[in-house]
Amino acid sequence: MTKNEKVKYIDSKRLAYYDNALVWWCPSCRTVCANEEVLNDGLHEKCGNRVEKKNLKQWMLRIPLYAERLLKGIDTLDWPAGIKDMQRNWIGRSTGAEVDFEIAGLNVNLTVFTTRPDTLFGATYMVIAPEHALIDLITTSEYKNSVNNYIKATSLKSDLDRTDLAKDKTGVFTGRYAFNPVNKKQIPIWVADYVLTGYGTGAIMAVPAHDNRDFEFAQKFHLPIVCIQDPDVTDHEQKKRILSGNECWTEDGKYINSADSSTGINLNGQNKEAGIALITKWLESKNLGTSKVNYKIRDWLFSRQRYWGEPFPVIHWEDGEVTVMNDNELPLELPELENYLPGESGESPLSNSEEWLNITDKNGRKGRRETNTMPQWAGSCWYYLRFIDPKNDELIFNREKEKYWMPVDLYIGGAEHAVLHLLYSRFWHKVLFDLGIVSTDEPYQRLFNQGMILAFAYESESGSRVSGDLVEEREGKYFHKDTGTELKQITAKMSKSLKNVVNPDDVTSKYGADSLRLYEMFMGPLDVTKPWDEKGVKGVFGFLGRTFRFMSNPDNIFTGQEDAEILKSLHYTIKKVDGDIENLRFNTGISAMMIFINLATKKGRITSDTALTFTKILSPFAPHAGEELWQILGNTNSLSYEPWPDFNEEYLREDNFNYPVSFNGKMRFNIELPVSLTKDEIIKIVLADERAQKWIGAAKPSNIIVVPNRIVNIVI
RNA sequence: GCCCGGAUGGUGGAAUGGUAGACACGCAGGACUUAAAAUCCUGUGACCAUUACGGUUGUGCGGGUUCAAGUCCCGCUCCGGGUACCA
Repeated sequence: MTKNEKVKYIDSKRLAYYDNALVWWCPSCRTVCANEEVLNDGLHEKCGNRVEKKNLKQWMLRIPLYAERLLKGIDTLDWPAGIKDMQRNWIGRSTGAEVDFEIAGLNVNLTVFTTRPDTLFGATYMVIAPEHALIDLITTSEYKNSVNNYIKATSLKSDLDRTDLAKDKTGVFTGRYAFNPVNKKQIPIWVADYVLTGYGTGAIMAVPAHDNRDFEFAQKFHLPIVCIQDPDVTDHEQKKRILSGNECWTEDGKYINSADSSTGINLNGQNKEAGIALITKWLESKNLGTSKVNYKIRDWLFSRQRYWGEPFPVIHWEDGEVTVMNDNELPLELPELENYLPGESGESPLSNSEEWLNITDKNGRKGRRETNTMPQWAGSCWYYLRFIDPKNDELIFNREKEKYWMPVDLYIGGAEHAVLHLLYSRFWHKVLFDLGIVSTDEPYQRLFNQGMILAFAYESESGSRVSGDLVEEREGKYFHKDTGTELKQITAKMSKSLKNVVNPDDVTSKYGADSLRLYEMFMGPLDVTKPWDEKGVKGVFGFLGRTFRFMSNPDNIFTGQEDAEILKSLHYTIKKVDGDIENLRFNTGISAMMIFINLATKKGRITSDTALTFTKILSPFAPHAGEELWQILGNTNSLSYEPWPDFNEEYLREDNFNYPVSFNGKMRFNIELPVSLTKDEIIKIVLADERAQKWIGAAKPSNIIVVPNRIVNIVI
């Protein structure tokens, strides 16, 4: 091996490599970005502007090497199903086979990836991506012009156009044929941009009878369509259309037209599973193909043209060698700059600092530092590990501490990180695990997505949005201030253009931080998207006020024996809040506290023990009010060090249960009965009740269901 | 197109298959006040009654299972999110 070959080989095995790549470039941010950062409409996740493709030398991380591990690990996580699905889809595992097609007149094979090798008999043509490496070789001289023109036209299209025009397929013939390995038939090779260069081998076999895209293409360019699966339809006309290649059949069916005496293969009559197994075995035995797993996930573009970002400790030398700085030369720090903005050139602002940039080694060899910096994900990929031991200046963290704290028990964050931070950091963590640096295979055991808080916005009859400052409310209805037309209240994301942004500072100055906090928890379930409503803040503000006024008034607090009903309610509240905190159901916990305060207010007084206990359960929700009440109630220390109160089941025990009595499932009246009664006793008492007699009348109950401490249902 | 969620009063939302609408907002009426704000009390799904702690109906739509369905099953509709020539 030459030195260059060696470097190339080693680079091909590295997780990180430096290469020319067609990458996403955001002209507004003047930086490149990762696939994961491009939204589905071609906009940059960070700034919302359109991104374009650019060929640049960049750092890449081989996340696909971990695709299988990242996929398998998902099953072990206690994460929302939606996020798990999104990661699975992004990784995009599909199983199939790579099949070699011999190109006529050339001593070269064209390899395709297919998930359905069993449909080889239906492959009537092939398509390669315009960027395919063999395109020049394959194209015959007669077709050079049209193919070159097509390649040029495609390259001018932005990626967005390429997918936008998805409905109307384009393509040209290369003039070349390949042999279908199952029947040795010659099939034409086409170029079309509906085949993508980055997935599989960048070439496909087309089975137009059973694939919509291929069907559409074959119809447009009059390519043969051979049906090889017996369609399971009752409509005779439809069946005829499918069998004659005039309609696409994408469901499964028993094979037909799938045998060839020269190759000796016969799939006819088999089902899909058997067919795939048979053909794969045959392909492998003839050395024509292998089973293969493919992933959608691509290498992760890991450099940006920003000033703020970790610099790569890498030097590019004048002789072409690229070296990594020694450990004792680290950390590499960013230089002070006059101008921090990226230039037009596509190079990072670090290239402006001559002093920092240029370097000479002890042999006088000149070098240049890497000017790209790492993306923000670099920090978020391991911050949770550093948090374990942030002041350690010897090691990333102390191993014992890492063992104690990891994995993260509960991670609360937004769903927008599904295939960004949450995928990236899992990848880093697995690499660190393989290196023996961390002790767990996964970083975040339980993930919880909090819902987005929306705000009210206003919409006119025609559906156009009206800015919040142009709206006035009259008698519960909304009107346009200028035109006076009635508007519809809707909920929408907070945005500057809709002028519906709620500033937490304003809420805090008006109602206090406790109210803000409490309302956010009271609005509804944590994981649900819901609108901010200032009226709701008033509600919890009122609750805090009532609580504070009642508890801080010495006339309401006494020492002695607590009222039984209060005691029961207090212990019920402790139990409820306790469980609700554990399950992140803050809204119902707060509701329980409101019920307690309503009762206490009604009764007029509580013991100081009760007051102190209630203050403890209130304080995680309203820490300011909690702390202040704690001191008003006579303490000098801080409430934050108090242990969480226990509830006592004794106080929760009921002697009676108020049975709902139903007739045919319809609740008619309640009857309070001791919990100690047997079913028969209950039935006896209920039937004797005159209200029951009213509903039964002359009829005779055919069945009576008694569920202890729950319900009585009389079936007539 | 495909994959996930979701749909309950005027509003946000409660409800281990067992009393639908807890709690809160809003609204209505009342108390306090010269008045307002604040606070407190009462009522509040809809409909029919109002002689009654009265009846009917009701959890997006259509079916089903069950003594009993907002909850489970089947088939839809609409809304939100993700993803898409991935072979």
